[in-house]
Amino acid sequence: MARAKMSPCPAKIAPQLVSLATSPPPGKWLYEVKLDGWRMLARCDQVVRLFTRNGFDWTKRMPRLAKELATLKVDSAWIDGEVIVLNEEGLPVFQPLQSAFNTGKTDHLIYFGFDLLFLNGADLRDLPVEIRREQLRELIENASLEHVRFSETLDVDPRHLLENIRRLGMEGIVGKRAGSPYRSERNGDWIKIKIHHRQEFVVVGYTRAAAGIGSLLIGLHNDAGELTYAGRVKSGFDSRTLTELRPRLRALERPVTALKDSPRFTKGVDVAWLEPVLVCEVRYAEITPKGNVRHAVFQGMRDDKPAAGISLESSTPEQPPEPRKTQIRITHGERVIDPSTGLTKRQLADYYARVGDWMLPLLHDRPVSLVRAPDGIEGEQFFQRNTTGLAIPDIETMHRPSGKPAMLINTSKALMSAVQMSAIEIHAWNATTTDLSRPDRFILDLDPDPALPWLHMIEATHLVCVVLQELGLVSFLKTSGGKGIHIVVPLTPKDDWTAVKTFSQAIVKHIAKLIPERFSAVSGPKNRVGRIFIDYLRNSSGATTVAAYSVRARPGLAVSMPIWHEELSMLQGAHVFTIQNVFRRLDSLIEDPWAVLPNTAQTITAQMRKKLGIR
DNA sequence: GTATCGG
DNA sequence: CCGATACAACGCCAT
DNA sequence: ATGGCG
Ligand SMILES: [Mn+2]
Ligand SMILES: [Mn+2]
Repeated sequence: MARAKMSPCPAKIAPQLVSLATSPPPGKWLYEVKLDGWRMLARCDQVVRLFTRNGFDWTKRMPRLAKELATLKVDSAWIDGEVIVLNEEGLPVFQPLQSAFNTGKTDHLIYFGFDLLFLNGADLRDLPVEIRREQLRELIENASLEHVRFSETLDVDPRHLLENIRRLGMEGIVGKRAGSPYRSERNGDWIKIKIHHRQEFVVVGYTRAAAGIGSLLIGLHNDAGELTYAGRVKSGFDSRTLTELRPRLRALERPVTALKDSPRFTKGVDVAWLEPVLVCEVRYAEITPKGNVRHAVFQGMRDDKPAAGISLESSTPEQPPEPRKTQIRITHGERVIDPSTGLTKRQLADYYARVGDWMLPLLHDRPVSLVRAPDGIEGEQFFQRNTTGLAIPDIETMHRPSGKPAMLINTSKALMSAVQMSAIEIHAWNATTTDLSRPDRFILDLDPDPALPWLHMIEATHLVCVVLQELGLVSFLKTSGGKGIHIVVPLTPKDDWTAVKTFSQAIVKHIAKLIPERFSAVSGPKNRVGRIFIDYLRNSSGATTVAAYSVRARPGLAVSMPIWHEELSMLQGAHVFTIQNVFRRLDSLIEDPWAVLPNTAQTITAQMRKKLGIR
């Protein structure tokens, strides 16, 4: 067995990550309750520091926890755990955790430690997880702190694990492979097993019962686009839902099933088939090999979702293939394009060649415009949105609603061609060629009076994000590369440009009314003196906003950089990432701040509009 | 930065 | 052949 | 109708 090594406590440690599993794997595993909170690593030596899973220092946001941890009887230690909020029943709840950080009221947070990486100068990471956890348990139990607890190993028979957990009302479990060391990576030694899965299904029929509706029959589209049977949902309905649903289903009845594979029912079951247009959300325990849900519970109708796109959500999204890079000859590489720094066209080309892996997925099938500067950023610049005239190698053209030919940059070759053609900035649409009339995101572009202190921008961004969050919208952030911040809200394409712009404007009006001394909802420079104009006009058809990872054609060659919400408060400005320092950041990022943006399924709902008082 | 035109 | 020259957006909003 | 804006 490995012995602990004596070594100095590292300043930072990246967390070990969990893999998703569908059932308990063979072999010996230690199981704990899956805590639905925020991962947090604590370094305790002279002072206590709390770090998020992405390595940001959040000590200041949890002073109470830091203070308690400081009373641990250790010279030094690194603890891995999860910060959560418990409700009255002692169960973890996620929503109140978010609002705790938003309001700064974090004194009631509980820190559940589950691993000990260093103790008093000894590196425990090569020791078996059982040993590390035993030491942590002793440490925490001896201290008996009010808000710091140990995440106990579950004492249950693995064969009955899932049922037991389900009975306890937990959302899932985390397993650690017995004997495994601690590694700052995702290596399969840590797994999570979710008890419940949730996703949307197409309503393809129902069974009639005394109450009108006995159960819903649901289906999914397979890879070939065919609608296949996915089982019956018998529980989770309240009487109001049933009353509302009955006439809707009645109106959609059809004599034969729309399913490719019609299931057989035992005699006496009265089945009514439906046009496959309604979508409902269902929680379920598992999907059988035949593709039927088990323990399905109705969660509600999803009237905002079109039935056509509903298929099984994969637990392991497939990896995109390596982009093949074709070389484009860059001429005049020695030419200085930014006299303020001496940066050359070669350095710009190197940047775009290297950032392509991050940038190109976000540009895929999205019409773009270019800011070109043949004589450098101090020379004359022009904006190009069409491909009229000369072709740029590998840049595809496609016809937009107006009939004009728009440009697409889908490959590294196309990107490098643009650079050779003296492009510096790349701006993108808020829709893709899949449907150019339905935006797949909207952007709130925070434009400050240039004289405003940066702190105002941080506070403003945070406030807008809280408003979005309260509406139920997930947002993503990037620096503009100039003075402001861009807030990106991904959408499942549904509403048209007018509807999305009107909605984004309603958000801006709401905020400007809330805090008129900080925000303006009206464009024009004199409307934002001393304030921030939240520019919703980027959400018109044909409008573009500078793309993530685009360089800006201004002194310093700053880059528009995706950031985490959690690093906003420590950000020093919107221009701090430049082509000179950007890879120090990207290479050291544990995870892409926008990793889940493409998987974010959300639409503007009637409820959101109601909250904003429109339509 | 490139394509085309006229001297 | 080579140097000169043309060309590379456009819609929305405030006033 | 015009100018600013991105
Ligand atoms: Mn801006
Ligand atoms: Mn703007």
